[in-house]
Amino acid sequence: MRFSKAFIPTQKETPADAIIPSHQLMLRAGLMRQLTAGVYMFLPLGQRALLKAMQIVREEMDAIGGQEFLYPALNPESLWIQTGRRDIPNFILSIKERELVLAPTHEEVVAWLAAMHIQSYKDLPQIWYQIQTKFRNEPRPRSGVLRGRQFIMKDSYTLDTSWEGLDKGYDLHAQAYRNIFTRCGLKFFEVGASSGAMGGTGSQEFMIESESGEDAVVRCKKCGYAANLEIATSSIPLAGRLGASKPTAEIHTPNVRTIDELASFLKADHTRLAKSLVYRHNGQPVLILMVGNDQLNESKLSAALAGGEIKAMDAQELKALTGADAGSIGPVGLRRFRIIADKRLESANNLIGGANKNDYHLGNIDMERDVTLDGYFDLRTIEDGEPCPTCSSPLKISNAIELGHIFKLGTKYSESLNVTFLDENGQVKPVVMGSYGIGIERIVACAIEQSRDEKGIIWDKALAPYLVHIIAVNMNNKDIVLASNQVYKALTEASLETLFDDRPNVTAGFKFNDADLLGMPLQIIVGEKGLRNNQVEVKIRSTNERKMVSKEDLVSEVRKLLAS
RNA sequence: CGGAACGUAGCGCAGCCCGGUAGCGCACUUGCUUGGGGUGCAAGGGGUCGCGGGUUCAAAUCCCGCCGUUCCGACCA
Repeated sequence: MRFSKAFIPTQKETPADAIIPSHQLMLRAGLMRQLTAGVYMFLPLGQRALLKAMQIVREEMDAIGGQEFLYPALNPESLWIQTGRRDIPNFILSIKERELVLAPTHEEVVAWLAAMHIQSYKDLPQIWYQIQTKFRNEPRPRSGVLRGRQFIMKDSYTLDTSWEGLDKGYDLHAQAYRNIFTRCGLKFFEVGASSGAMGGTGSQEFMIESESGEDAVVRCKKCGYAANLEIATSSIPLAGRLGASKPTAEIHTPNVRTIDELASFLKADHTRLAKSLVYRHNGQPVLILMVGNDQLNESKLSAALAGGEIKAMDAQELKALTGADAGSIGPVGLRRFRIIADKRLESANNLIGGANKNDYHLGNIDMERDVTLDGYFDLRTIEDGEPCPTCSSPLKISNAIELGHIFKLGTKYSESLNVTFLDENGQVKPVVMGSYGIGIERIVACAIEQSRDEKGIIWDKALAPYLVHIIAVNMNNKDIVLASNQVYKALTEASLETLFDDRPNVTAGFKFNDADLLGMPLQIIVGEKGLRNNQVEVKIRSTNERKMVSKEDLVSEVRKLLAS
């Protein structure tokens, strides 16, 4: 491609709305432009990178026996009502004029198709995938392409006769994903994850570590334990039983509101304090007991309550319901509340909690004796440095970007959409499904997050829009024009994707800076100095290494450098 | 959905407090210049000051409403 004829709107200045490096560089290098919040258009350079990512994904999906489909983005609303996902908050965007919705993912459509055509165990297993635009009603798009209202996703679905079959399809995907991200040049890791609104029994995420990430992940350096903070656990000690249980007693605690105030007022250890949090689950009041200052993890709470709508109760509502303020609520003698507790409180005694009476706390609470409990659940958010649940080494929490997510769905969708087959014995059984996603734009954005410098992008050759970037230093010099055109012709004929900066009246420095910003793996600088010896200069973007190469040897030298 | 900020030329911003000529840098056009790290000089083009209403002789500027965008939080398949 000749730069003089190309649409590559580079910008020297950083757009004010872009905060994270990949977003800034994708705009500055002319890869994309924002149309409206969470919606981007890809320009030719960006589109080339996306296509490369898609091609890698496609090859690896085909390699595990995947068959490529193209499902419709427009779906009948009724399909989503059937699975109960129409009303998930902030999920679906809909069409005003018809009873249609824009698909946020395609389990429903896949299940619909399978219900129609999968009849027998002989039709299974299947791996169906597509690369398609998804739409979601993101309340808050951000970080450029990392969280948009419209994005391209590779989504695949396995259909199996059994859970063992699902495990196989799941493992195939995990390996395919490792291949994909490795080929894209990404430094990634895997974590156990929450399956959230997708439902199902197990899931893993493929992440890259990044300050810009909106997920928090927990990892153990020593044993390799890795989990999303949403589900991560630690082997922090239980509160446990401390001596013999004493009779409960009210303690006057004037103006004590927070756990820290309570701890210092009573000179008590945090592990003896039972914090009460109040929520509504599907409208019903729930009291949640936590140790001291442990933070409630709402993902875990949602899992413990088996889904449904969860909302923290506000102070007014609480007062109306119990007659006490938030700092004084406790588990003993509280009516109309379902009570659950964090596992750390299991069988604990001699605890101090709210007395359901302002300015009073209740001492010597025994979980076994005094609390009518619906069960203990893991509900706390772990903190940096806590002991690993498997090897007790200190855990480390960091931010990460989710590139891919794989789910064992099971029969959730096949049951609600009646996807069944006849097994060897003529028995009707539900198809066992898995669902697997990769964000295509995220691959590109993560590649840039991981590989860049103060000058611009440093593309891996796997995703680079072009492999080679020729800079004709001075288009007023006939020798340079001639030589650079020869070089461009030779590389193009050798099927090496080449961008040729042939812009007249653009100074050398300007071209160098644009080339560094665009970040193609190799730059070939055609200038007077080299031509005197019939040579051109090859610069490796990633290392800034330069070498003079004769025009005759250039194609083979470029091939060699790209192969290494 | 809570909190905050911003909206003036393609981009980055000043002007607004204290009402009266719309400005700077980059980019763009033309000419000359330069030609190995965003050359220099000169002359130009480009704006319903987000939209609507109000106050006023007069509104980018003051007031009200709306819309949009971003950031923090909530949410996030």
